[in-house]
Amino acid sequence: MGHHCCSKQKVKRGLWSPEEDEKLVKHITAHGHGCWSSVPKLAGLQRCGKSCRLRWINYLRPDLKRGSFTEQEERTIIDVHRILGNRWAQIAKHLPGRTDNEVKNFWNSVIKKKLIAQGLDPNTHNLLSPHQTKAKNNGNTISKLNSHHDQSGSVFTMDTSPGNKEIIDAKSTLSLPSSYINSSALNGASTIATFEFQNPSNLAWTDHGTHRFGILAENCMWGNGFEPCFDHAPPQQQQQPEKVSTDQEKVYRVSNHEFNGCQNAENGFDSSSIDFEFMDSALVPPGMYCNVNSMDQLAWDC
DNA sequence: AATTTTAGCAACCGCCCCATA
DNA sequence: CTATGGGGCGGTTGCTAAAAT
Repeated sequence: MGHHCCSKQKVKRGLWSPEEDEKLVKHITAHGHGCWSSVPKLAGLQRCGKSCRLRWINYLRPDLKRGSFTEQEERTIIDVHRILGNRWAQIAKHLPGRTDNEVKNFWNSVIKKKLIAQGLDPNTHNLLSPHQTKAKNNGNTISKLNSHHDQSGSVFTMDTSPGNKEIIDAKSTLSLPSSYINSSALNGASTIATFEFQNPSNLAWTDHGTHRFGILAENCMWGNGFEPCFDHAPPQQQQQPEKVSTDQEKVYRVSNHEFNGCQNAENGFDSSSIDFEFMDSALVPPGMYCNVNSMDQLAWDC
């Protein structure tokens, strides 16, 4: 029923007619949407504001891509989903011109089946086993990391081969795989590179200059003995990165200045992972490296 | 050709978060 | 402090077109 009591006969629901679409488009292009709840009245529509918003965002907006998903987009969805889970709106941000609803539908109707056909659990991206003991991961770093290690998928969109993982000794330097650096795959979208590490005591990274990139850390126990710190940067660049997320998500973005440094304050845990999220392929720094100072080993999943 | 089944997708529902009062 | 309402999100529904019988 209509949401609010007495507006019985006013509110239309269901599919939108071309006439309704036209009214909504005309109104929004002329006046913007402003407050959605007042849009239907102003646009002469017998709809609720939410319905108008949804129609605009998912279908009428001019910047939508439309058409079927490309291989590249599919790969990106799988990669990001592996890290973020069913956070469709977050995932859609990696796919310009696509909506969360579209991504969700594509996942449910296509990708899920493909993963299952490949013997992968679409929720965890791990191999399906007959005896799925898997209790839900209670936000515990270790179990997620371990599953990461045992069943890797590519986090780089160009490389779909099952994880060839390198274990790097302490005090070494990593470079991004050239397939990643040179790919045109990103094309304005962002992507995620994952660093996994065990027994970290001091991890530092830099982008070698002024390139812009961000960090996304999932299940990384930052704030619990491992906090990003940027005080190794030159003085004029010591500002803290903008924190753009909720506490549990730990997303930091740094724009246009060099930074480095990430130390764990105490001991506390023995493994974790950090994901670097590149916001724009044009700005992926070719010289980016990850410096491992005193860490037992570091696994690069690519 | 007619009917049933399935698949895909647009839209809805309820919940949550946040701003404002 | 609580109340209210808008916007955003994820899960789900239900309609339609395509595929199967």
